[in-house]
Amino acid sequence: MSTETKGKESLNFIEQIIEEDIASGKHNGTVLTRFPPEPNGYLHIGHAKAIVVNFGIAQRYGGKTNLRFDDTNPVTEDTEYVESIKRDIRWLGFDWEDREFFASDYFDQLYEFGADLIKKGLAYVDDSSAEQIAEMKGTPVAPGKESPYRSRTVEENLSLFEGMKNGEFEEGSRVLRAKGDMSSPNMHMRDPIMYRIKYAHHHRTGDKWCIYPMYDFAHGQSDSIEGITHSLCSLEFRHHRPLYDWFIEKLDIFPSRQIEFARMNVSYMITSKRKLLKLVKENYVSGWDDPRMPTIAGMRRRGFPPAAIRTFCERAGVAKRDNLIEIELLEFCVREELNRTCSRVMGVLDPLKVIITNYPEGQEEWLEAINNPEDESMGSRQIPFSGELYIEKEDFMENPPKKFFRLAPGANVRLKNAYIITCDEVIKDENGEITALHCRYYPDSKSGEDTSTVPAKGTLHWVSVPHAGTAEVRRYDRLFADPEPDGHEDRDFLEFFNPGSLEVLPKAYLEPGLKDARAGEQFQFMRKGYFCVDTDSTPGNPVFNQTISLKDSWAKAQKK
RNA sequence: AGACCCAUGGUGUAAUUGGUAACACAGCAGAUUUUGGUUCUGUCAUUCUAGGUUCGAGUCCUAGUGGGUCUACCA
Repeated sequence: MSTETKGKESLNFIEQIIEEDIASGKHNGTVLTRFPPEPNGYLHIGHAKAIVVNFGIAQRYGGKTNLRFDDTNPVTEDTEYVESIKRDIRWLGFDWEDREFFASDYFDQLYEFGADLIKKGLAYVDDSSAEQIAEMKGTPVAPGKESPYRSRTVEENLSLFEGMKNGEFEEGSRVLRAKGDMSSPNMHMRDPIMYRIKYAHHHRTGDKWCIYPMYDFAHGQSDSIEGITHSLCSLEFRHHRPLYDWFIEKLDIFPSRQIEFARMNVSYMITSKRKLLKLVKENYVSGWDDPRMPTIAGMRRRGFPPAAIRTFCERAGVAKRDNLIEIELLEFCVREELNRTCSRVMGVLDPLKVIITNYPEGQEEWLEAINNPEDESMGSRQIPFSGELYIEKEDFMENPPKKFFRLAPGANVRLKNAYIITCDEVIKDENGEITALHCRYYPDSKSGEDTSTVPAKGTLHWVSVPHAGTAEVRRYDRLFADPEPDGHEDRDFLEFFNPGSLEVLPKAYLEPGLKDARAGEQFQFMRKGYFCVDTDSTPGNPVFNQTISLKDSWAKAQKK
């Protein structure tokens, strides 16, 4: 991984804060951030951004990043997700070393914190129902009312809180609340709930607890316990910050600081957990790792390199305003990475047979092909040529438009790494469908030693019929037809589902070397795009995913 | 309705903290090319509006407008 030195030019606002802190000697110049996923779902592109920001910023300032699972709600969380989350973070290229924590590790400490606040007269047990509490809460424009249980004595609160812990009360019958300010314009300061009773099995603490802390009484305290210096989160937690600070101040513990930044939105993608789940549950996609999904697992299977995702998140930047990053930037980063790293190979997705009429019957020859013109060190390989080839159906037109410089009756083209050919005859079946092309080749036009002087404007990819291997190829388009599928109040996001987002080509023809390709391997199919071997591949039946097409300025020009 | 946050090209992020708008993507035009790929060049902005402070404002102040967030025993 490249260590991106930020230099002096252009710091984002978080980096500015950190540099000021370092300059002033705060925390002795230490930087410790954290990535705090809740283990109740799969990571997606939005999490990737949070990961890159948290790990990236710490790295930049010689700091570290903790991984902490925010597992304070046992009814929604599960260990199953812990493993997938860890795998995804590692795959993205980040390492939390031995700093793997769980908010549940702190349940004992958190309970003590709760008791401490009671003793300080800053927390009380409330017997009100959820409905009553909601009603007493007031609204943003109307102050709330204080609970009738607010004035209990410290002793009573302490014993009630202990009773809650010991399972003496029914679920939902009591909560522990902080004594905030029921008339605060900030709803989160109106006696926020710290603990609730839940008789639920926790994925780590089992049945030890029947009371669980709320986010506001777990997250900041966990940060503080770990000595997190900069707790980076998304904008919607802005209103929680006064509470975050209040608990730390009243508890008199390590002063972690919360800093909010805008989460990243990407056009044509959704990141709502609920909506993603719906796509899976209702079989719009094949699973959480469907290559069309914006999940890390999906992007991995699609063939997006982790480095490309990292660069993408970095280029998207960090700020406080709402944003919608164009998916084209992600695509650019993916192509940029793949262009550098992928071997070029030839594969014909939609075949049209070409017979070289003047090529000696039964002859074959092996031609040299450069693996990657961007990287000489990747070397070259030999590919077979014969008198019977496949070319791409779209590379031939019987009545071509003006600037078409592919194959047409009487036209010449260069076959990549091979010879120049001229199309002499179009063979059709009884329905008038083109079944083959009869072409002539120029023996002295061989790539690298061309003395023919035959003019050829275009270059086509091809595959030798007798040597070709076959594969299933899956091509993907955007999952949604709208740049902001969940941005319409009046339309459901599913209305924008793109039914053409998956196209399966059962039989594509590939150069023979691809027979041994292993799952995960990536290639550029010349003139088509980047492809990776899917995990659905079986011996002898490879499956390729199209990660992304090559830019196609000809196709673009045709649309106009 | 209240409180809080935000406002710079089509998109996103910058602007040495008050000194005359930069970078990337996208678009458009062109050059190179045995991938219509890559690469290269050129081109694309009344900094939301109106006032004010200042020699000087994208940066500061005031008002307005627009967008977002907040009223879960979720995180």
